[in-house]
Amino acid sequence: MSISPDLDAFDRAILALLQKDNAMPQRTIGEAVNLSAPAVQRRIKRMEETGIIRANVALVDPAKVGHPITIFVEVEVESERAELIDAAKRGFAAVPEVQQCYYVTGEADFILVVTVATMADYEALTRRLFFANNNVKRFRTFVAMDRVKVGMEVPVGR
Amino acid sequence: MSISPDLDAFDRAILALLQKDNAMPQRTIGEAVNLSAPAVQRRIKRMEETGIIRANVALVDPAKVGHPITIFVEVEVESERAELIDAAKRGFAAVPEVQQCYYVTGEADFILVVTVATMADYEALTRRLFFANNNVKRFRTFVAMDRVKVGMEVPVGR
DNA sequence: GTTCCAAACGAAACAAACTTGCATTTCAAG
DNA sequence: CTTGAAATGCAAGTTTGTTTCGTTTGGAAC
Repeated sequence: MSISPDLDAFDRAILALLQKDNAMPQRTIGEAVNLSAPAVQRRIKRMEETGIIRANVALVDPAKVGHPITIFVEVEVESERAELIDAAKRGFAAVPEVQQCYYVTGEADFILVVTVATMADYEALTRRLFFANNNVKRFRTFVAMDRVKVGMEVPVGR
Repeated sequence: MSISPDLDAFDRAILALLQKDNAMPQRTIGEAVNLSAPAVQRRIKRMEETGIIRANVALVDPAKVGHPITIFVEVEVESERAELIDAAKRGFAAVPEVQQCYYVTGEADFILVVTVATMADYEALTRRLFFANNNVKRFRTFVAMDRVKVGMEVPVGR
């Protein structure tokens, strides 16, 4: 990846705020971190250009848009041949219900975070994604009873 | 939670856009969904008030702010007594490095997503969080080699 | 079918926020 | 002490967000 010019205390303070609320006016941010609004704006722009800020998005409550069920899936594959792994990555990533997908070490090869409306939908998904895939050896399902903490926030403290 | 007035096609279209980029001007959104800017603005405000939109945040690249390692942890507890579970939830949620925490059914009780700078940091974290906690029976670690798909996006299509 | 009401809409005026230009400051290197 | 690159703050200019207001739409009651 591109080199990341190291962040100073201002950048980190700004990032900490933006990760909680990126609708906050730059003037307000400026007051919070002791900088003028244009200075804040230039720093944000730079961090967006360098990819430190990957995106600006709205977080929606899954339950309120008809996806009350969150499920973790550990997937174990038959073969770890590179092209098969890549195919699996692309296949998982292409599914909207697969919110997150990680290729991991340990007793599983992939871990997926899935969001669905009903268990019937999940069952249908497993059929499409796992049973219909020769390279999937087995998978284990964990249904979330409580989403204790969710988000994508990364600590930036010093 | 509060009842969610069902969303129409406009709301869903707006949500789909905002989940990808909430910095997009309301005028542009309006053109995309065939609505005036004020109409878009009113719908967004309503969805924020009803909690459909939980937050507006910036997504930062963990690697570029010094947290190149993402780890999944399955935690199994000794006792599932309600107050102990609640204590565990609060304990995990309070840790900045614990980016996500779910209370789940299945062969584990909790699944955590952890982000750290080094494996030494993770080792220190396990000591604080698991070994020092009498109620943690065992835990299993999965280190992410590839963050194939990340985010909090929820499908809103119809 | 008509009336009525509530909800949502768009156009335009208005307010707030973002963005740019520019002179100044800062700070490290020479 | 001087210099130059980088960052800053102020103020003007531009874009975007927000409110107002009159109109339209879609039902429900009659």
